[in-house]
Amino acid sequence: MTTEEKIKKELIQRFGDAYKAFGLSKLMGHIIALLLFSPEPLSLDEITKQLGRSKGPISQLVRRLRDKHLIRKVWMPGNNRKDFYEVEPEVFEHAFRNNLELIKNNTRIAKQLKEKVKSAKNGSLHPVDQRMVEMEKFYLLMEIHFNSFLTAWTKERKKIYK
Amino acid sequence: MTTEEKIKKELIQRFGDAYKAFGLSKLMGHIIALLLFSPEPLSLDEITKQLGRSKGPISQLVRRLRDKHLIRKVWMPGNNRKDFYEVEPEVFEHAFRNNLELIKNNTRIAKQLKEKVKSAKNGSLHPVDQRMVEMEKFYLLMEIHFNSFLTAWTKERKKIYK
DNA sequence: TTTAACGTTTGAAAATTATCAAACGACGAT
DNA sequence: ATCGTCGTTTGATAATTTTCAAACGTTAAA
Repeated sequence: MTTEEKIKKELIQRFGDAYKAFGLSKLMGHIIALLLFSPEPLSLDEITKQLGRSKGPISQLVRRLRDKHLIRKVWMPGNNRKDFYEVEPEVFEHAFRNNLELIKNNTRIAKQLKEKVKSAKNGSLHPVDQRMVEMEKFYLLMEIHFNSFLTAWTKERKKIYK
Repeated sequence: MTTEEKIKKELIQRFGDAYKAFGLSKLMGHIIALLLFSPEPLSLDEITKQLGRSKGPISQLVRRLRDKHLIRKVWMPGNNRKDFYEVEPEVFEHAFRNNLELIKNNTRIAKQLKEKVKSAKNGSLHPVDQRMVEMEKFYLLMEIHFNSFLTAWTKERKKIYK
C-alpha cells in the first residue's frame, strides 16, 4: 500500500469516528472523507466501489449529505448519465451551522419550558424555573458567540483562498 | 394529570430527544431532566421507579453522567445506604466542555493528517493538503471563540446566582 | 456474626439501526 | 421504439445497541 493510500484510509477511518461521535452515521463520515481526498468529483458507482458498500445506503446518505449542504452534485461534461459529487467549498461552515441548529433547539426548549412553569406558577416557585432561566441565557449567549465565530471565520477564509 | 406532572413529562421527553440528537443516549437525557426537575436529590431507586426502567441501565448511565460531570452524588443525612444524586450546578457548562473535546479532536485530525500529507509530499501538492490546512484553521479559530464564550458565561452566571 | 438492602456486573432477549440484494421507474443512448 | 444504465425504493437480513432480570459482592444495620 502506498503512502497516499494509507493517508486516504486513515482519513476515512477518522472521519467515520468523528461523525459517529457527533451522533451521525459513520458511513456519512466515510463518504465525506473520500470526496475530500479525491481530486476529482466521484460518481455514486465510484463511491460504492471505493467504500465497498452497496448502492442503497450510499444513495440515501448522499442525499442526506446534500440536504445538509456538505456535498453537492457537479455536472461532468461528456457524462450525462451519472451523477458526480464533490464536497461543498464551505463544508466546515455548513457542518457547524447544522450543529448550531441543535443549539437553537436547546434554547427553544428552555424558553418554552420556562414559559410553562411561569404560567403554572402556584405560589411557590419551582426550582426548575430558575434552571430554565439559566439554560435559556446560556444558549442565547452561546448563539451570540457562535455567530461571531462565523463572521470571524468568513474573514479568515477569504484570506486563505484569496 | 396535574400541570406540574405535564411539565415534568415534557421536560423528560424533550431532553431525551435533545440528547439523542447530540448522539447520546436518550435515557441519559431522561435522567438529567428528572433530576433537573426534582427539588430534592433522588436515589437510584427513585430514578428507576420514576422512569420505569430497571436498575442495570440506570446504574450504568448514572456513572457515565457522573464521569461527564453532569450530575454528582450527594450525601443525605440519615440515609447511609442509598446514593443520592443531583445535577451539577454547572451542568450546561460541563455539557459544553464535553462537546468542546469533540471539537478539539477535529483539530487534532486535521493537524495530524496535514503533517502526514506534507511529509509524503511527492512533488505535486495533493488537494487534500489545502483542505486540512483550512480545517485546522477552522477548528482552531472555533476553539478560541468557544473559550471566549466560556469566560463570558462565567461572568454572566455570577450575575444570575449572586 | 448474621442479615438485608444496595449498586454493579453479566448474559440473554428485545429493539433499533445499518446493510444488502433485488425490483422498480426514469431517462439517455442507440 | 427499444435497450441498457443509472439512482431510488423496498422488504428482508445482519449487526449493533438497549434493556432487562438475575446473580454477585459489598457494606450498613441489627
